[in-house]
Formats: sequence, C-alpha cells, structure tokens
Amino acid sequence: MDEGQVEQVRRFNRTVAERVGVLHDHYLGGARPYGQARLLWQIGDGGTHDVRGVRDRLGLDSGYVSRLLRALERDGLVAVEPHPRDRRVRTVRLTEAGRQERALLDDRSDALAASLLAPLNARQRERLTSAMAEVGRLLTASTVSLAVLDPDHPDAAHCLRSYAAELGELFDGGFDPANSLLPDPGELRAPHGLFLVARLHGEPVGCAGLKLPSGAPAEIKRLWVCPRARGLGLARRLLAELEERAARHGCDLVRLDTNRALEAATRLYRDSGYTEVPAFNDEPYAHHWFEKRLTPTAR
Amino acid sequence: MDEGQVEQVRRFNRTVAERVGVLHDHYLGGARPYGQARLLWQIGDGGTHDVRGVRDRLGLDSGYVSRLLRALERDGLVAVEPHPRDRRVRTVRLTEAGRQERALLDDRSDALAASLLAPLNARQRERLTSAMAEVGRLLTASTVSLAVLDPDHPDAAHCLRSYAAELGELFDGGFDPANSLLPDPGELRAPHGLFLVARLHGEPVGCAGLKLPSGAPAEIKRLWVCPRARGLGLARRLLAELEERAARHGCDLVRLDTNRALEAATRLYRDSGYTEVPAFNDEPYAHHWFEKRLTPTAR
DNA sequence: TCCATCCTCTGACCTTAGTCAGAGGATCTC
DNA sequence: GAGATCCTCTGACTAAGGTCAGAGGATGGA
Repeated sequence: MDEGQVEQVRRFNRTVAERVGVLHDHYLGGARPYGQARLLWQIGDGGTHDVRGVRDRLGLDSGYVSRLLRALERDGLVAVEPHPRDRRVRTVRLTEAGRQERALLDDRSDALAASLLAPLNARQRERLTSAMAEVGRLLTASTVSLAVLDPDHPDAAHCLRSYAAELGELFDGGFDPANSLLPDPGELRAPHGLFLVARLHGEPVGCAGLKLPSGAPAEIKRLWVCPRARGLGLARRLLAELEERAARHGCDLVRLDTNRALEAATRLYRDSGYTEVPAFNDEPYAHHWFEKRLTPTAR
Repeated sequence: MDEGQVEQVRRFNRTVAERVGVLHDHYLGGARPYGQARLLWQIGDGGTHDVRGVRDRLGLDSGYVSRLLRALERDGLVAVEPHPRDRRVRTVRLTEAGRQERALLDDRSDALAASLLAPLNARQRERLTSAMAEVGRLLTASTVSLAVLDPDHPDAAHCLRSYAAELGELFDGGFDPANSLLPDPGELRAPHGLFLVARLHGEPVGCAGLKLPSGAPAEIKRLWVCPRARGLGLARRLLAELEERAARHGCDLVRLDTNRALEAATRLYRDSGYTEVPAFNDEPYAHHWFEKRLTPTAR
C-alpha cells in the first residue's frame, strides 16, 4: 500500500470528520438526543419492526434501547406492541407524530447537505457530487467482507437460492440446479473445496465456490453478486480471492464454465486473464469454458 | 440547487459518517478519551503553545480544557508552564511520553486509513484516493466564508499587507501601495465601496475590494488569494460576489486593471467574461484594463 | 408439567463531554 | 497605586451514552 494514499485518506478523514461528522451529529440531533434520533431513523416509515432486529442493526445494548424506546413512547412518537405470534418479542412502529418527527430529521439532513453545496458554483457542485458518489461507492466496496462459510449456512444458502433464481430468469428454458453438474453444493466444503460469501452490513451480497479435486485443476462455481451490490468490483474481488486460495493450495490451473447469457461474467473472465478452451466437462448449461494459469505463491 | 445533488450529498454523509466517522472517533480515541486525544493532537509536536490559542482553535470552554490538561499532566504527557513574559497566560508542550502517545494516535490513524484501502485493488485505491482529494478540496472550498469587513479590521489589513508583499516580489521593480492609485484602502468602505474578506477556519485567506463611485462604473481592486488557499475557486467566488453586489447596487458595468505579471488573474478575468479595453486610468502598475457588462438583478 | 431458554425491562452504576459562576493571581492603564 | 481587565482554575452541575446484573413473563421441548 502506497504511503501517499494512506496520507490522502487520513487527510480526507480529518476534513470530513470536521465538516460532515460534527455537523451531522449536532445538526441532525437538534432537539432530540442523537441516540433517539438514530433509533427513530432506523425504525423508519415502512410499517412494523421487531425491536430485536432494529437493535441488532444499530448494535446497541438491549437495556439502552428499551430506555430510548420508552422516551420516544413518552413523546408519542412510536408505538410498541407485543409480537402477535410470539409475545416475548416486541414490535415497534412510528405513530403519525413519529413520522412527522422523522420527516423533520429528513429536512435537517437536506439543510445540512444544502449548506455544503451553497457556497459552490454549478461546476464545483457537479464535481463535488460526482466525487462523493465515487467515494461512497468505493467505501461501500471496502466495507464488504469475505468469509468462508459452509454451503449450508443460512447466508450461503440464501446466495445459492438467489443465484439459481436469477439464472432461472436469464437462461432460455430456465435453470434447475439438479440438472447441472454439482447438484449438491455440499461438495464445496473442505477438504474438497470451499465456499466464499461476501457480506455488506451483515447481509449476504455475493458468493463464489471453489472445487479443489486432488490431482486436477481447481474449478470455480456459483460466482454470483446480488444486483444491488453490483458496480463495486465485488465479482472481481471474489474471483481474485479464489485464485489466491487455489494457488496457496498448490493449484497452477483454474477452470470454469459459463452460459452465453452471462455476458458481464464472460467479459470479467476475459479481462481477468482467462482464455477460452474446449469443453472440459459436459455441463448442460455451459456455452463457454475458460482456464487461467496461476503463478504459484509462496507457502 | 438540484435535488439529486442534495440527495447525493446526504447519501455520502450517511456512508461516510458510518464508515469513517464512527471508526474515526472510537479507533482514534483508543484508550484515551476523545477529548484528551483531540487536545493532545492539537498541541502537536512543534514546541510550546499558548493554552488560549489551542483552546480557541478547538472551540472549547476554558474550564473544560483546564481539566483535560490536568488529566494529561497527571499521565505525564504534557508540561504546562506560565508564559515567560505574561504570567497570566499558560503555555503547554508535549513531554517525551506525550510525543510517543501522539505518535501512537498517528499509527492508529494510519491503521484506519489502511483498513479502508486494504480490501480494494490497485485501480480502486487509485480512484478512491483521487476522489477523496477532490471531495476534500471542494469541502474545504465550501467551508470558506465571505464577510464584508472594514479595511482596517486586522484580518483585512493582514490580507492587504500580504497582497502588497506578494506584488512586491512579483513585479519588476517591486510594488509600493503609496505609488498606486487607491493608496488608502479606506476608500473601500461604505458608502464609497466595500471590502470582502474570505476566511477559512477563522484565518483570513483572501480578499477583494469594490469601489462604487456614484455615477461611474464600479471598480474591482486588491483581489488576492493566499497561496495555500489556491485551487479552491476562491478568486472566482470573490469576483462573482463583488459583481453581484455591484449589480444590486445598480451598476451595469464593472472595471478593473491588472499587471502582466499576474497571468492567472488575467486568465480568470477573460474566463469570467471580461473584455480588454483601453486604459481607463493611469495606474502606474497596470498593463491590462478590463470591463464586464452586468445584467441587472432584481431589487 | 416442568425446566431451560428467549426476550424485554428495570435499577444501579459509570464515563464523557460539557456549561456556568465565581475566585484569585497577573498585568495594563490611568 | 488603584481599578479594570485578562487569564486560568475550581467546584458544582447537567445530559447523554452506555454497561451490567438480574427480574419476570412467554415459549418450546422432554
């Protein structure tokens, strides 16, 4: 990592923490303490939520949230009720007054944004917002974490289901995992392979599997990125991670197959140094087969 | 102001407050409470500082700072001593242990920056840091405030001195305000004119004067931007502000003169719609004369 | 039916980050 | 030399954010 880049990021953190961070907290809070405002925001407008879910998303102590909720309730902003089917769980929703209060936070947030733009001319605003979009996108990308999970883990299963559902829509004649090679994703667990899941704020947003047959080339399967997490370079990152793990495992060749409907994927493979080769398996859904030679890594 | 832009800024604030802001505070703080860490940072390494100056820069209450200093002193990180010449004032400097602690904050800050860059590939890092630089520059630009000051105000006088000093270096044969037209900047006060000072974090970083002779075109004088505040579009902003004020005052023509050594300024005037005209005064330091027709504003 | 578990709430407690009103010493101005 | 002014410090106080250890009701499984 380049030292100048680290210094640049630090400078950015200082500027932004000062200009945005401070304002963000002490503007947005306004009359309401920041904790309450945060909670109000998180409860949002869309109907009823489990208290537990909200709490987990904010990462707060249960006692603390309980107290915050009581304060909001006292001001008539939220209604807390037991869950209809499990009366241990409590649910919370905004009242009309709560929705108004939240809209007020919205306005404050707009005012803050506007106060940043106001002193700038049109061209500067244009440049600022597009640079902000870029920073936001890349910071989001850097927030995504990769983890090796068992293919039966709920997050992994969610990705595999989404993968199959999406292919079902894209392929002529649909997609049925049972007809494809690797009908059982259980093969993608140690020692015969591994399964990687990408998560953003705890939500699974992508996956990729690697088969590591002994004495044969490694094979990449089930590479998928959730539609709303596209444009973050995530597929490329998953691919690079699998290649590195394959290389560390001693593989010097990695292969994969893909369907002609998956144009972006095919482009990614070509860009990443894969070359098209004759069919090396009889996957019924595949139209293209690729391979890439790996440079062995230390260890 | 474009609604999409406001929304973009808000989205940015959310992402950044989450990813940078939170980490910033709770990483950087570490063992030391954030207030102490901030103070430690501000005292910095460069020798001895007046407590008052440090306090003003952080915008904190004197009692609060006193307490923070005592805590730092207890931990042996700073030494507080009376000012040698005015024993009401106290000065503060880091001890060796304080310098080490501050270096530790530095490392934490680096670690935070590195943790943002780590998950990205080389191209993404490149793009992130340059977008951050752009955002930082433009947010800094939007932090600059303009104020009408009396030319005798210390901040205004500082700008005028710097202006003269810089011209003195740039012009063949130096620059002596007494030889120029408008030897007395006092003419740049109401009702005969006005003087605008740009400030960044309270420090004066630029200025521009406007003469408003009754029945004659307005005239722009003493436009200057401090070297370390260049590249923020500040000269352009000062110019636009003066033009707007002139137009509101009823002027439909604004004029100015400039020296050939000031190439960037000359370029700015041309870009901003000024056209070169024959000399309209006998300013000894001028080589170019410009004018611009204003479109009258409402009111 | 009973016990373990889950979820929420309450009370007690702690640290930070401030604010405010003087007290008290040092300096400046007349 | 006497105020007025300046600067720092102290004590008293407040609010927010948060943690921890149970209490107590609801549910699920043996």
